[in-house]
Amino acid sequence: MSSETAEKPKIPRTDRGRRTQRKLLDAAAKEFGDRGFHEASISSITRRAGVALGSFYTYFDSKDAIFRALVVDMSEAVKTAARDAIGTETAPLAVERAALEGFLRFAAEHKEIYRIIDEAEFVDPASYRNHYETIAERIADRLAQGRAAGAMRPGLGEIEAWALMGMNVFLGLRYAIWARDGDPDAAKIASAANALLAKGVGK
Amino acid sequence: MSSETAEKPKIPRTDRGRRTQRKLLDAAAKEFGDRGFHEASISSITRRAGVALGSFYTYFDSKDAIFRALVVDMSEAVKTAARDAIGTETAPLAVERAALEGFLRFAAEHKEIYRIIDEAEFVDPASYRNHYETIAERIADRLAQGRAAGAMRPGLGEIEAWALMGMNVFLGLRYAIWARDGDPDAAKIASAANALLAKGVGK
DNA sequence: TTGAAACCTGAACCATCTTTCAAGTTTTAT
DNA sequence: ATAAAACTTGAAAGATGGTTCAGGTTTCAA
Repeated sequence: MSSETAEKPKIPRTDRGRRTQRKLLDAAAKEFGDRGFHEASISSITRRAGVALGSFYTYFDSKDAIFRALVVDMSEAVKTAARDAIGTETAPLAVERAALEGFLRFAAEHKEIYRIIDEAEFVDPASYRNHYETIAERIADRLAQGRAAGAMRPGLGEIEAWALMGMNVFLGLRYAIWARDGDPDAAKIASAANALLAKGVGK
Repeated sequence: MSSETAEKPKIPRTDRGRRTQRKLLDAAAKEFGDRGFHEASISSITRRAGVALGSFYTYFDSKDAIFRALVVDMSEAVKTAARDAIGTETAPLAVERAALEGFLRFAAEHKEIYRIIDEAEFVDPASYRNHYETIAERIADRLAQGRAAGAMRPGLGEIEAWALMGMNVFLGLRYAIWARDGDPDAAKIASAANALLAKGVGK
């Protein structure tokens, strides 16, 4: 809650300790994903982890602290997923298509991650902001590269990066998190978004 | 919390009652906007409203109930703002530009509304979903009109509507809610987004 | 082997609200 | 004018669940 959180490491010193801390982190991901931050309870987390209630405080200072740790972890995971999906693509538009398709698949497989990052807006605003600002910067870099490669027009900057990111996030919300029967698959969605990106809605 | 919320109207029968209910709603908008749903307290809401704690339950069944009432109100307000901003525009691309510019200005003036709707994802998921689905439908309708008017290409549908909505929402987050000194103004942002929409990023 | 450090345990503490309620006040309608 | 209905009040009941703690167990290093 407070901004001057001491943020003591609380690093386990033995293997047993590291195992327990990991069990808590994994259990917390499920618990927060299933019930959201405020509905989640420490006792339920420790129950899922198969650990006594008191042990929680050996590894985390508070409910907030474990949530923050989780957000950092998962923000990393999302970025890694996008990077991996890009793989060896080099053509600027193909890169964007691959990144979106990878993101959509990843979101569908990890709905809890999506939800936890979203809820960070309220529980840990600094991390939330940092998450999106970092991604926006990466996108802006890719746009600059696209321009340098002669595949994209000049004048693309932060505004376009945020627009593109928002597009991707909302397509993930609608087609990965809120997927319905009969929805187009990730490849189709990425194609449609890519066409929009390439030529807009004009004739 | 439960899905079968009785949802009793609790409509005031006198002027005094209507005044008090409105005071509570206004105070709640501020309180939820400032502190978020879970940090907010009923006693703080009644204190802001200048009303006794117990009076709250004359008008609302629970903390959840007043939040839900607020989300519905504000979802309406956002849509009205966009519609008003469109005004008399008729050219499809000009309509989108006006809608975004209006939304950006509205968001900057009403940061609490933005936050309350976002938090509905966790407190009142049904309303949250309904909010975005309704907006997406409107955008899809506008795209269809653009096509009919011959100003937009064929093949624009739900996917493009969600993409466009995501674009607008994230531009609002970055440039209205997280505005920084030196940021471009709403007109500039709407222009850049409109160019993206019109011709994409290609050369 | 042995002492210290690390780790584990779960009952109890405690702080924080939401919600209820019985009693008083104001408004409305007759 | 008067009684019923609507509204107001704030103390206290009730629930929840985060956090602490004193005592026990396991691991590590010498």
